[in-house]
Amino acid sequence: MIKADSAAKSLNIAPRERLLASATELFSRKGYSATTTREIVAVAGVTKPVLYYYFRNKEGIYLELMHKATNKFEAMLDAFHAETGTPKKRILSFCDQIFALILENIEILRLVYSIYYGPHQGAPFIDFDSFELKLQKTVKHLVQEGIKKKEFQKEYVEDMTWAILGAINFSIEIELSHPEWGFGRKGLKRVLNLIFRGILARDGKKKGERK
Amino acid sequence: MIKADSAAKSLNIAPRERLLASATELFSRKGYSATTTREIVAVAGVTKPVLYYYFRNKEGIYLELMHKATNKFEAMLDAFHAETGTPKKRILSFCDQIFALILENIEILRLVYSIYYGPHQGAPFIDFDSFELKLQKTVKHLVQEGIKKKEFQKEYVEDMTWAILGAINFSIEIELSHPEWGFGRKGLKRVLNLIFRGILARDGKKKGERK
DNA sequence: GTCTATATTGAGATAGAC
DNA sequence: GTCTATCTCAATATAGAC
Repeated sequence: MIKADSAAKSLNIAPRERLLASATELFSRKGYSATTTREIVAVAGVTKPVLYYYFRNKEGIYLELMHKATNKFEAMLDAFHAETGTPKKRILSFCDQIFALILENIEILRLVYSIYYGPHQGAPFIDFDSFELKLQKTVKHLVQEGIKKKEFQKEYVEDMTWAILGAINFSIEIELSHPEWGFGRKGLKRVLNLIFRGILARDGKKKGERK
Repeated sequence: MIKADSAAKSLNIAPRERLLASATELFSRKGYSATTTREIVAVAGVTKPVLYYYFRNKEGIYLELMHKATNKFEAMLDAFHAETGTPKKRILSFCDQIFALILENIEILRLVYSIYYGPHQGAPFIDFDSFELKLQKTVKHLVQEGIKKKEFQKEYVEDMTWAILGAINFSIEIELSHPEWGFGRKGLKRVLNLIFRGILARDGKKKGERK
């Protein structure tokens, strides 16, 4: 006989997982401080002591959530090494992968962004900087490769890195504030290509160039 | 005889203004929900009823704060019309003005960003979208001028607009997360110039262009 | 206008039975 | 592991004197 007396329970998922899911949704929508443990357990369809049993307290479930997410992203950054193709293609592919991963985790990312760029909301400290720096390092490395292979102009490594990171960031923010615009991966690709037309060296003529 | 028994009072500013200042600082650093009215009045060096006298409640002081800020920004956008120079210069000047205004109001902007892109934190709704759209419209207009005057490529108006807005946004975010990097107005200008090298039409040779 | 004192609600967290 | 019942404290907000 299947136990299913609440919408949240209907899928028969373990309470611990239901709590993580409801906490993610609520923290993302209302913020860390504005979300109460009462709501979390209510949405998860369990009672309070269950939350305090699996996680030590409100900070505990937040930390668990965040660590799961940051690990996923770090793993993705570490995995990006064996890619082939021209520097430009590699950058496009890299940005696309990052963006796809972000779309899959848009809820948690909304929370991360608001805490990294905004007030901490009383949430326990998490070192988002190390991730940011890793991302930056990866992009910079890809840009330097492009320079080495003469595909990019030889100067302005920093500015190129920043322009690319900026495009990623902005596309994420459109997704956060206006997902209905359908900017998405295609939008990011278009903006990156626009930036490339400035980044790419102009030694030889490029195909498709007019006049 | 001057009354000055607290650091917050020492400048002899009216309680109403002191409350607005302390609320701005606290909302920006801790977030709307995590900031308590107790803290606000404590930092301002007044007692609770003073807050409830001047502003109706916690939401009231928040709304007052926000409306003051958004009015300032709207006014700046409206004021930007009588500028001269080439489209590129006008865009650079516009972005620089925006960025300067933002630096002057970085605290309130941190709060705005976290609420616009992130969870609402239980704060009352404010229509940030109308400002975002106005900003977008202004930039798009400047881009279209550049196209009309043949200074920019004739296609990709949207992408150009987005690339420019992205650069502004990103420079703000660096200011929010890493002000010590000293990215600032110069950084924004450099990145914009990098993007321009892709936006500028390539009909004729530009001065300073090599090879 | 500004204070002291207090009402009231809701938050995080736990004791202890099952 | 999960529940009911409850503790404790801090939050928003106000009454009423000055």
